[in-house]
Amino acid sequence: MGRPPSSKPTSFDIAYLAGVSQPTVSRALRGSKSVSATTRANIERIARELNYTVDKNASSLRSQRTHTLALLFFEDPTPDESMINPFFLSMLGSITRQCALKGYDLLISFQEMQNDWHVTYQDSHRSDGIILLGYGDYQLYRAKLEHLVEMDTKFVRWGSVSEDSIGLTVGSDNIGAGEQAGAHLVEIGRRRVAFLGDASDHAPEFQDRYTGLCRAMRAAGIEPDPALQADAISSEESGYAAATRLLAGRRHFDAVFAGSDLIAIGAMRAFAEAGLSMPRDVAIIGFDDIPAASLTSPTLTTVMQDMKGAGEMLVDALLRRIDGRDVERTVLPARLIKRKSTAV
Amino acid sequence: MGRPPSSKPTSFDIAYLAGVSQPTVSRALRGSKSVSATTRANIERIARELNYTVDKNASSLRSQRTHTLALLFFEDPTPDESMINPFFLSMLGSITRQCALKGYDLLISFQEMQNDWHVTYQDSHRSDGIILLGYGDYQLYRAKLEHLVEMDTKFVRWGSVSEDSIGLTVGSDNIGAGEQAGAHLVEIGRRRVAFLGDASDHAPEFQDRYTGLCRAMRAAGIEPDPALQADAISSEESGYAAATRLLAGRRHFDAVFAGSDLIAIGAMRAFAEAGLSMPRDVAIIGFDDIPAASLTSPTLTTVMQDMKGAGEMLVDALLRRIDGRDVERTVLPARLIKRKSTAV
DNA sequence: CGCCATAGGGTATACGTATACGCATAATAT
DNA sequence: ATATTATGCGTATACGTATACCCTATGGCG
Repeated sequence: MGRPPSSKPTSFDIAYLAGVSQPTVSRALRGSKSVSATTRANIERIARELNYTVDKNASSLRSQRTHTLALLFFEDPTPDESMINPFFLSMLGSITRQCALKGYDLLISFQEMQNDWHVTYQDSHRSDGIILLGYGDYQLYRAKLEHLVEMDTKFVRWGSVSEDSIGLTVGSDNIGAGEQAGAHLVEIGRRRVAFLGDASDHAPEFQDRYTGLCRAMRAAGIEPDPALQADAISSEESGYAAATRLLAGRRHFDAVFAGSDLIAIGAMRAFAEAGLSMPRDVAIIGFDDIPAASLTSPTLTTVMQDMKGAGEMLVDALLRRIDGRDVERTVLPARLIKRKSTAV
Repeated sequence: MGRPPSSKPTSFDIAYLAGVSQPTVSRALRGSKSVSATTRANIERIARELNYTVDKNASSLRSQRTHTLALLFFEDPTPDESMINPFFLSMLGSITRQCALKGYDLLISFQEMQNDWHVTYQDSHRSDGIILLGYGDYQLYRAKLEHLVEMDTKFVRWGSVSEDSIGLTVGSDNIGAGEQAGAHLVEIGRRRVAFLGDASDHAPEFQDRYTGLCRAMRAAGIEPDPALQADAISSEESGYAAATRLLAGRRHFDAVFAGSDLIAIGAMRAFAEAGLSMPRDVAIIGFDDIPAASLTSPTLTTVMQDMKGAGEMLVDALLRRIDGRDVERTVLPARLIKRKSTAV
């Protein structure tokens, strides 16, 4: 029963030194209760002395569990290679930390929409589950998600929770946040509020934010003007373009609610160039509270999402899903951060 | 020789259907030349039809190669959990893309300085090599790096290349960049240039930038005043604090070169509060060209590093190192981006 | 005092792939 | 025609762990 220790220690080496069999070492280190306290302590001591680590590949191969999650970013089809949406980057921090806390490794990848994620990450046993992040065209996304469900791939998605979600979704209370933004604008006396962002079912999150805005306005007795909505994806250029179109429309507006901070920043540039004063001529609210939001002039009122909670929820929900426990969709609160762009 | 196909296809299933042995399948799919073209084509076709993927764990276990790299961030000991240095985040993009290009997966983790990386990532066969990112106290770092070298852990590090580097280092030409910054400030007529950033050997990159600055000033016949250097780590708060100390020093200065954009942004806040006009009273240059640098008022002149090249070099150098080929240290060019904060 | 339950741990084996080795057959050389 | 070398592929096995199953000793119980 045994062979002498060699270079990189294996469970056999530990077993040899502890005078037990290899399976006992495995059991001891994995916390099985069918090993005596003294034996376990001895094994743990030896393992520590030898700097022994369980071989991840062997362990995963045998147990069919990788203890690894895959994080997939989907980017808007921007030709600019380097830019990542700062909002998702800030989520990265909490996701990695939560993974570490739960003893999971994290694989990360940027994906094109067309690739076969389940094949790459689940079938090849690279990860136990997938976290999907990214604003993108939801209608393009949709078929992929259905495929994932069909393949019984374990995944969570960050997005709009209120829609008829496919798979497991975690997201902010976009409607409620939109209401807060709308109420604030009404409160400071604005009645002609524009919305910058795609409000169709291609972008359910923006749609929800717009819905919240409209709801708040109607609650104040104001009927939102559909002509004051301009499509935009979440980028500065797109925000600039949308604001420019809005200005060209020559329809009066005194406030703007942007689907994201990037859009808001682009719009502010357009307004500044048009000689508009903010917030006097036009008040602005963004969404995401990216670091840049406190650097614009005027500083940008925006909606802060619970990033820490988001990362934790995404990871926890996915792990529960992997364990076969049932998981309900989760909505996280969002909070309006008032800055100079709405200070009258 | 064979057994009928089952649920998730293995190389045995492919072999059965192709009428060959399992090893032949392995050889065919890995591109061994000792398998005929027709056999290979047949095997590839069947594999595609069955959506077969090589099991990562089994493959790694047998070959002792994971085709995975680990990316470790080291953070300054900031109690603020969520903030990641935006500069390193922007490098993330090019690293992931380069990894994907080379057929490597990427594990990501935020690390505390004290943990045993080599044990976690190399000895447990999670990855073939490690990429280290992070400004941090180099002297604390040092012992760890030496340990890694001793353990023959494969790693690359982003940092100052000019110091007596431990292990394999890739970095920007910090001295050259500092010279560019200094020359530009001299050119616009500034003679009393302060430096914000730790200039000791605890922060070799900042030290190099300062060295470059001094070199440029001396080249213009100006002797830099050591009293105009104030320590700071790369954060906005630290920059604010350093600028405040500088002001309290009551020693005249007409320009500031900050070790990083975050420091510069913090300093600008301090100067604005002190009623100084920028760039009239004080010109400012940052480092990194983070997205926020074009949003400050005035917009920030800064040094842009070659992020795309950086990611590629880090990955390529590490892969060469893993393959046992010898690698020379690499210095990447950096370029001064002139904006309003130095426009006179 | 015999019986059974339980604790503790050993034996055997599976996970799916990659590679050393050997053995045919075919191609080439002598 | 025989020796020689490729070519193409099968056989056997190793990678290091986890788990199903089995066995022994001990103690409790009637």
